[in-house]
Amino acid sequence: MEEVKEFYSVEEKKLARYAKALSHPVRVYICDILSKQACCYSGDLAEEVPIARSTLSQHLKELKNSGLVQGEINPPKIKYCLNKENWAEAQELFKEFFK
Amino acid sequence: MEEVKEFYSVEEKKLARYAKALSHPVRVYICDILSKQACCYSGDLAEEVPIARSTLSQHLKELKNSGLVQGEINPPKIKYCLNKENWAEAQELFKEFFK
DNA sequence: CCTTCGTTTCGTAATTTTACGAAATACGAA
DNA sequence: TTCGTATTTCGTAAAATTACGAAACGAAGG
Repeated sequence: MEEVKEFYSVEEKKLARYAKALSHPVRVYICDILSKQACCYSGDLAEEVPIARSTLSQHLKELKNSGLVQGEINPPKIKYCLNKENWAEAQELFKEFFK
Repeated sequence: MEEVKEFYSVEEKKLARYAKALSHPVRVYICDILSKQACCYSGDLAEEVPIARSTLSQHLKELKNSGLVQGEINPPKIKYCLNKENWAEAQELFKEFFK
């Protein structure tokens, strides 16, 4: 009868997803930058961060998948910015969680 | 000369560690319970949560390693509680991070 | 001492994450 | 069109995570 019944709440799953996106220092670092200054390019990050560009690209992809970050194509560069809506959602989820 | 220089800040690494601890729904769920009611036993959780006891034990271990949760031995049971100090630290880190 | 209870550790397997360099892609400029 | 720049995708490998059941453990009770 497939009566598995969704065990975790939507909020718990969302929080876990956002937490997962922030579970690596380089991704926290990227978000730190994006939350302080408006946006930045993958290449700008690559010059700063001590990892290969392809690896950086993977981390950016994960941040995009989580919803926290979005990329705007601005050829030949790609500008990354916070997704403000989801950022606010994550902020609220963590705030509620910790109180 | 090993001049690798620690790239990420202490805060970034700490936040990533706490985020990692919260990157699985069952661990978020456990913290939710512990933050609402004082403490609880592994067995109490095991009855609720749809995973094997050994797996639950692993998740509790991870939460302990992250510092968010502590276990008090109270034979033959083990009482798990939030570690209030680290919980407050995590709360502050996320608060700063999101603002 | 032997058993039971609550819990963790061990052994193992499947999956995911993290990382890199090479190759591919997309666009603008020469 | 060919070249150079910016970036991602592919192929791959190593390590970590997640999960389970079986076995081990420590304390209390018979």
